[in-house]
Amino acid sequence: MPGTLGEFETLVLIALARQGSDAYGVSLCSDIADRTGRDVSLGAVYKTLERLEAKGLVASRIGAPTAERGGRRKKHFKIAAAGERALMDSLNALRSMTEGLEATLPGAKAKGWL
Amino acid sequence: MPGTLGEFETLVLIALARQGSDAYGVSLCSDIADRTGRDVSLGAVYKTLERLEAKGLVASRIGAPTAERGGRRKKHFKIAAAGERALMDSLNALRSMTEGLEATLPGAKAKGWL
DNA sequence: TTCTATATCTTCGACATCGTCTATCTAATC
DNA sequence: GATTAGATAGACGATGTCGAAGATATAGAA
Repeated sequence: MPGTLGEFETLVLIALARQGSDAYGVSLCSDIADRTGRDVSLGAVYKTLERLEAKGLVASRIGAPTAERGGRRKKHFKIAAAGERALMDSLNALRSMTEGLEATLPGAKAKGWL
Repeated sequence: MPGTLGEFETLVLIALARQGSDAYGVSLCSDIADRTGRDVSLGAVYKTLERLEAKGLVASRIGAPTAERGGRRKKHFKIAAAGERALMDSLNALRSMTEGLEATLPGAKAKGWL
């Protein structure tokens, strides 16, 4: 119960792990949307990022202004060591649970469950 | 947003998929606890089962009395078709997100992230 | 037999945390 | 100032979790 990640928190953390330290709200949002096919709202991403940071699982820094049209400076996020640990635990739990699923449920593999 | 499973709901659904139709509160609880190493409370499992059933993702039936010492009759649960679909979607999302993670983060595989 | 004790298993109620949306605010460049 | 990209706020329903209370079966005592 303490330290367990929510579904969306896990997704954000993975996106963060994949994108280097240049990740920021918008890039994370579109990455998740693209890969999962869901339509993710920016607000949801920022709120989650904010909570993740409060828990010390991610760190942020304000980026420099860019040469593009308009826009506020980006806030870059990167996964922290504690975040990597939490993500690892979460994925490991999933892996332990799904391990051997195809044996009990023959259709699992065919259905794309693993 | 509609239809997405929470972290724990996913775990319960997987346990349900693994155990046949004889699954019931206690067996699900200990299965999850054993495999993930977390200490799961029975109440949490039942509440989740209840919500999952309300959403039509699992079905239940009351079992017959057993020849064991004491106890109330078991309530058996089994994953419904809609539940299989939801679980599949959830796992697929995770898979899409983690796919290729080891390329960006070389240590991922070694760390057991996949 | 009937009553109690006891072992299981399930339901309740409350409350913290997470998920999400819509609206609003900032700060860049043109 | 107009416009555009990005970040923050606030609210509220959904989930996660616990601890305690309720129900019901068998075993054994009276």
